[in-house]
Amino acid sequence: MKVLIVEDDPLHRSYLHEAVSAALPECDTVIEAENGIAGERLARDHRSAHIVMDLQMANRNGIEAARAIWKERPETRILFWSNYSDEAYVRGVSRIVPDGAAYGYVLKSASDERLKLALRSIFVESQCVIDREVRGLQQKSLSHARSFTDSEYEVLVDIALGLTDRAIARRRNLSLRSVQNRLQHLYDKLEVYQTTAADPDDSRFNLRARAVTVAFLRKLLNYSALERAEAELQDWLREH
Amino acid sequence: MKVLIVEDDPLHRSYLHEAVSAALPECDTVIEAENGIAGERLARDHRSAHIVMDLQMANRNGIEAARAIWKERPETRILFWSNYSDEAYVRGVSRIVPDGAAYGYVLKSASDERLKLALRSIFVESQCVIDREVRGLQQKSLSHARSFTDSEYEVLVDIALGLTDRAIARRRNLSLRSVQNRLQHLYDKLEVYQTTAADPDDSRFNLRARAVTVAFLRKLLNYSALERAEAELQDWLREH
DNA sequence: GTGCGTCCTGCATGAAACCGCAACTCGTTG
DNA sequence: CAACGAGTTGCGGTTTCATGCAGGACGCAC
Repeated sequence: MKVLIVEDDPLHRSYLHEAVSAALPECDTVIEAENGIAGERLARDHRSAHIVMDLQMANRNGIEAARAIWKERPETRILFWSNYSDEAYVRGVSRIVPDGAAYGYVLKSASDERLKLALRSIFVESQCVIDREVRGLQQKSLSHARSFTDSEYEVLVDIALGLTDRAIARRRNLSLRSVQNRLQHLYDKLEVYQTTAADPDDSRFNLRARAVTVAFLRKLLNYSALERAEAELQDWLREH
Repeated sequence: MKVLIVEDDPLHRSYLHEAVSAALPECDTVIEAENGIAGERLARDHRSAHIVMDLQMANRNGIEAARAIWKERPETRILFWSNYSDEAYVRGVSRIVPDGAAYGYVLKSASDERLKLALRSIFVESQCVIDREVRGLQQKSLSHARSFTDSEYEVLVDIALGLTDRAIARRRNLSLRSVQNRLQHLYDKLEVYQTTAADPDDSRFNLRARAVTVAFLRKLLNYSALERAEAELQDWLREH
């Protein structure tokens, strides 16, 4: 068995290397990449079917890389190993997992034991292993109450990118009013209001901007999600 | 000599521990904290005058912790050890360094050698050591051209928080028009325009929101800066 | 089918935001 | 002192946002 490690922090990389060797005696080769681009290339060259991937990397993040890799070979098994359980990451990963693929999501704060178990479960047993904390988010994200529908998340991203209502309408093939409707729902769910409860007369918040801030603070959005969305936006702009 | 290490990642923490022991034979005690709060407490209890501090920590980030520590004992020497050289961090650190304090800013990507040199320079020689990459940012941030004045940065933060022009005016004791003026300057410097160069007729961007996005993408803002700004805002809101 | 809920859409209005024009205040420089 | 530049402020006009009201389309359950 060959395992590819994609991780930009050298300390974490060597820790992973050791963990992989210890957990998987059947693994004879460990390859390392220090960013998403190199990871994609190595995955292609070596046809590696077993990958441990960091999410947050400077050059090209783990979600991008995983998407590209799964596009070529959907049966690839990927264990995401991340510092954070931001909803933005969880959403990002869920969005790209191919049907029936075996994958995992383990936090870096997990114990050695947990990491090794996850490695064996995914790479040997083809089981999905999702950290319980992440799992919680996923389910909250599915359950109807208090969560965001895809369309609400979509407008959230669009206003975060700085698009006008009109531009969003064109991009998503909607009427202006529908876009504004979705924004209403978004504001409701994020619980942003123009005025404070204390003094309903002075409006303090620009809802559109405030919604983005709140989403950031709640980790519905993060830098890497923004980066991805911006890249997609630029593509769309080119096509007009 | 006693050294306090404040760092949330266990791997990095033990790496630092070793580096400190190797670089500073005169150091007899190394204390560790895994977040900003514990760090502050230990700094107070042990009166530690030598601290190595991570910036990005979940519970309370390094800038907050450093500010609190320096407030009590401005002669404390702090070496910031960070993954990133975001302008938001650099600005945040510069803002809180007491006059004449010895401090340092070293990136985690620096070599062992560089880290050890920095440790000795700051803790033994009381020299300031700033990573050259960070230094570049600092100077760009001071040089007039292409950079942001404090007042422009201030409005940037305010719109990022989602305040209305009127609210910003009240908060900063300005007229509405002045706030809008600063916003104009901000938009100019961030090079955000409503329309694309290609087709000046269709306006696509909400300048206010777009400015925030661009600032994020350029790392003028980041999560921790937002978090800090939000806390200050909440304080101000309470006082009205 | 009828009724209900959810989503899309048009029209309309008051409040913000964007921005050009112009006057006024300072501190710096010649 | 006069000239200049940078930053503030007021006025006014146009555009975009936020949001209530209401009519229509679609799917699901009874």
